[in-house]
Amino acid sequence: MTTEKEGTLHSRILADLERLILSGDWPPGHRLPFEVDLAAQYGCSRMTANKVLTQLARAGLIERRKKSGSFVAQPVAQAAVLEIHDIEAEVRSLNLAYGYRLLKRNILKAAPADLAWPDIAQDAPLADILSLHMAGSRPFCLERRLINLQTVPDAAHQSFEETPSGHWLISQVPWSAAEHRITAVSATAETAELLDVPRGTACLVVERRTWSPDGPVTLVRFIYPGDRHELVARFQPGES
Amino acid sequence: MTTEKEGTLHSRILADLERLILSGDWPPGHRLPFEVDLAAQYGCSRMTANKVLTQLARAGLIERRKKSGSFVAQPVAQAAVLEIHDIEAEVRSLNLAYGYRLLKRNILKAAPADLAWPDIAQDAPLADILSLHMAGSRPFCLERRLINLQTVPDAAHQSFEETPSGHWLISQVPWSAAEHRITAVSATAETAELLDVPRGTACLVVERRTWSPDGPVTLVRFIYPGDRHELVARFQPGES
DNA sequence: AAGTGGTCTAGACCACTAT
DNA sequence: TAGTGGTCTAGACCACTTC
Repeated sequence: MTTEKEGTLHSRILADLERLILSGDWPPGHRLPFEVDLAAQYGCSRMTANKVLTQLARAGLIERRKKSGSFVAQPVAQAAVLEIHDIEAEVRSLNLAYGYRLLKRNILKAAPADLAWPDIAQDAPLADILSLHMAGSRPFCLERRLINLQTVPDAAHQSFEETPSGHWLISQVPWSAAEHRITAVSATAETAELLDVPRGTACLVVERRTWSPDGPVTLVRFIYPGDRHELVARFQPGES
Repeated sequence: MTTEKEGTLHSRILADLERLILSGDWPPGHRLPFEVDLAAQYGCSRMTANKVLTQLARAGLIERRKKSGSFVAQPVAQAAVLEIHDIEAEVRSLNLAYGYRLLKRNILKAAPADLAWPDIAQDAPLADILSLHMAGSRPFCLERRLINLQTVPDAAHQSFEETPSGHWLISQVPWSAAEHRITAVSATAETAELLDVPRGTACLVVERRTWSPDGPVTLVRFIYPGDRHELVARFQPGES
């Protein structure tokens, strides 16, 4: 119970619980204290405890079940912004077979020249992974990923030959903040060859940076053939 | 006071107020009843009224000011998904002069062959507007817009020679739902000429469909040179 | 059947700010 | 300085769900 002195009571409780969840101390599936117990712990009324838990539930961090209690939810961070990026699920939703191929994997002692990552030091140790996601027999998406080994040291010992690094990462780093950058580029010769499209084809580039409470985690760049992909984001005001 | 019988008390009040705001009956800037008055109107406690107004504020539909009251907010629907699309603000934020040029404007009696709009009937009357947004002396973004004249009949009498249709629309249709589609294409000959880029340049295409409570409002397609534009979306779990 | 979350109340005190 | 939103309480009843 850290209970700093800033802010309102329920925002302090909220911050405490968020930290416990985001840090992984309370992993997905962990049961939170009941409302009455939480109220007793913090010496507040049940209404205040309820407000905190309701807010956590609305933010998607916990799931509440009557008679059972409140539980830390499974991480689905990026889905909330753009409903993409579980590439396997995306491919399968098109009724195509999903395939994964590791193309390259290096351990670097400094940031590569061709992919800037402003969040971390120039000499930070990194894993550098290039892989290809397939839909049926056709290339679907080219993935280039840097992983910060200071934040996720175990990544150095993973080969990523069978498991996409994204899947492995999400099991390691339970929750995170993310930022997406979306732009369009013409396929370079190398990209075109790997994606099996004509050189110069317009491609959609999605770059995502991810943070955990411990620091920057990963920078990943997805390149999709523009004619084979579309991002969709919906918005309804007032749904909160 | 519609006060249907479904759901909880505060969700009924919420639905009432949402309808008044989304329909435009309470336009942006309109002052809502004070918490005490709202509580009296619905015969509930102030806590319940507060919960409703707090929720509306968090959803961005209203803005609350101490001592003054609560006011319907300016519509900023699309900003909540991707922080773009007030192109003028975007250009000015780059410290460039903003310019606008109307290229074409037609009234159609049916959907055009080259731009599908699945939400509306094939023979719906439409305004079809092509315009160019400039940053300094260079083209910044090409805009092609269809407006549903059944939902927004006044658009038929607007020339859009001086005012971008987006600005005018937002003043007419107070709130809306939106859906974005983002993809990449190679510039066609016509697009390349208008944007002053080489033919075949990778371009970022953002297509937005907008609805009001009365029905589909507009379909707009923005085409940006890929090297001159980038979409950014941030996400922090737990911020609600 | 018991325990949990969901909701609501009537009242209170405080902080901020527009007047 | 008075009015408004922001927050909190102690208690209550209900509905649902698992035990």
